[in-house]
Amino acid sequence: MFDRKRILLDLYSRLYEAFGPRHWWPGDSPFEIAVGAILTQNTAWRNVRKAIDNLKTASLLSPDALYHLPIQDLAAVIRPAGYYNIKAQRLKHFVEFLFLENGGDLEGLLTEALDTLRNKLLSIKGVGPETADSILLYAGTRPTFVVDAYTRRILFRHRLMPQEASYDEVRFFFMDCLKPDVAMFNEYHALLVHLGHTFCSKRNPKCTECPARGWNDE
DNA sequence: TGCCAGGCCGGGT
DNA sequence: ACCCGGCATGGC
Repeated sequence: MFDRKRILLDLYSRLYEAFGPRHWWPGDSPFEIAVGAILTQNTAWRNVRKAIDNLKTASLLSPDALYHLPIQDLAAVIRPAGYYNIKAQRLKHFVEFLFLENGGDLEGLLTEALDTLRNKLLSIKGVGPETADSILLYAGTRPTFVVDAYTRRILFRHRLMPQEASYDEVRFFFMDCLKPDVAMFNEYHALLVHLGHTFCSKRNPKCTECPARGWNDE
């Protein structure tokens, strides 16, 4: 019998025992976390780190500062994160949304009802489902599950989801099986990313030495 | 050297 | 409703 809930809890235990707490998300404030969520779209975190350091050094890591900064200047500062022209636009869209919606107050906004807030975030051009869920979970400590490329690859390799499953299908798979626990959702996603970085990467298609290996395989 | 990284959008079928 | 090209830097 295919007990999905038990399988997901078992995977979580294995990852936690293997890797320990990940202490996510790296960031000092909700706004920094939200900016990081946009900058890390299809981009290695080490490059995002450089861009965020540049913003901090220039005292630009606030809604007000980014709102008033010319977009060309913003693009230049975040250059190490890649896609810098697109991402400068997306950050502008995000802070314009913050002022339009709640006077530039992200933290206040993050206390609104989860589903309507998620839809509001998704309406921002440049904020898709993963970015929205990352902001909600890691900046807002709200109980939503973040799905990314690693999550899908790991679930596919362990035969838990088909490769072509949609974002919402994978998200629902987790949220339907697990209690809405912010700390656990936080840790679970971070552990999946760590597994994706180490043993379940594209460069290691056989998942050699994977701590979850032989667990739900044939 | 080429491939990959914590996506998303817009235009074409 | 899908499919695909574009976006760009830095590390291995």
